[in-house]
Amino acid sequence: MTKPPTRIQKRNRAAILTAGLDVFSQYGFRGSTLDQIAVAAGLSKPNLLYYFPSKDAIYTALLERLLETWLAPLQQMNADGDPVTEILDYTHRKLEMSRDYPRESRLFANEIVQGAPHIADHLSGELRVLVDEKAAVIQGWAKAGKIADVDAHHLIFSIWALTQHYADFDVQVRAVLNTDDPFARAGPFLDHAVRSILRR
Amino acid sequence: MTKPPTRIQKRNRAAILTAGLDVFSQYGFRGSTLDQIAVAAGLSKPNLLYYFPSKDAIYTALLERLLETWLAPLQQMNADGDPVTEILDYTHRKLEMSRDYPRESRLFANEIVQGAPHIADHLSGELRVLVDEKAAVIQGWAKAGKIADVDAHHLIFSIWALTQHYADFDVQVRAVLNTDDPFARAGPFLDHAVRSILRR
DNA sequence: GTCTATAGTCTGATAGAC
DNA sequence: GTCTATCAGACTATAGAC
Repeated sequence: MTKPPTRIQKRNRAAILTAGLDVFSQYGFRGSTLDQIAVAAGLSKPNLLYYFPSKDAIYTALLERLLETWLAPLQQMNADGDPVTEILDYTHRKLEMSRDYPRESRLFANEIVQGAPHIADHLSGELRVLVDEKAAVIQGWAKAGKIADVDAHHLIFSIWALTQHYADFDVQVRAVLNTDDPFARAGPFLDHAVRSILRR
Repeated sequence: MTKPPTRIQKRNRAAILTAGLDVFSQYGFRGSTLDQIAVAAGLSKPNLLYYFPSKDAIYTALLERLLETWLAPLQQMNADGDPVTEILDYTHRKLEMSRDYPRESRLFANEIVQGAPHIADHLSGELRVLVDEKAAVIQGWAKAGKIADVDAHHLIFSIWALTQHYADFDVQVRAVLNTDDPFARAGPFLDHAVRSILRR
């Protein structure tokens, strides 16, 4: 029988998660310190650990919460819709997430580049199930001749790669382009790219 | 007047750099420890610091050395060659690097995702100059009608994203595919993808 | 060149007053 | 619920013997 959280508890837990997202997404799990998170959350270090039992708990809570947000765009892909439209809309949703939630993208990028020690189970579990399901849908479209005969899994990988690149490698993109809005031209380019890949 | 390195110096410096690549590519700069690197190199920690003055020096030496390796595939792109062939060959070279040098790819990925604190200058310097040069070549091909009228910079980004994804997000790709050789199908898919994007 | 020992600092986490 | 004080361990780096 856990008591319902008070307003102050809600506020502080939210502040910690926001601060954790800021710090962990920039420095990775091991590169981040409780001190940094505490300062960012406006709390003392012991007070931080009053709300979460450990550094790992904050990080895990963040990842778990983000996982559903991260899978949502793919879940929305509708098997009964128009194939090209569905895949393009998915691409657009993913690019929007890179633009609007770059910290979340980098949090996952850090985690996965370093071998996904905290979410390996989720990758071969929920993620794999979802991807297999949607890949089957895409494969069906391909077999029916509605789109080009592409490998559905690698098509999904390519959409991840193309869209997340703009969040995860943001500093590189900006350094090369010297622009303050890389997404302005990324959108039309990705639209052309995905359309081309799907064309029969 | 620095003396030439002895055989033992060469061997140990090389061992340290290899060990550093192993460790830094897996845990990032802050997540790695001198202990890990020393063990991997078969040296004691103080002995490690006899060859390199600091942890930072090992890391920086690795990045500097890798930068040229990393730029080479793009440098090879020949303005006088056949456009589609040149761009496809570049894609193949980049995919080969992801397959044969995944640690190097992840070392850069870690560095850039975390804001490129050690190589920011190189990104807006050498890298930017090279990309601008090659983008101009591609833009020329597009204007001449030899390939589709794509944004050359974003085409280059997309080739980076598509190929590096298989090295940097290797665990995710393997978790979803449950295969021991993701590159087998990645090659043909990327070939189709890039060909399609370039088709007029 | 390589080692043991250790200095000095940082970090995650806890104890206990208020 | 929040704080000060602090512990134990890990970390980078150095000193000095061999």
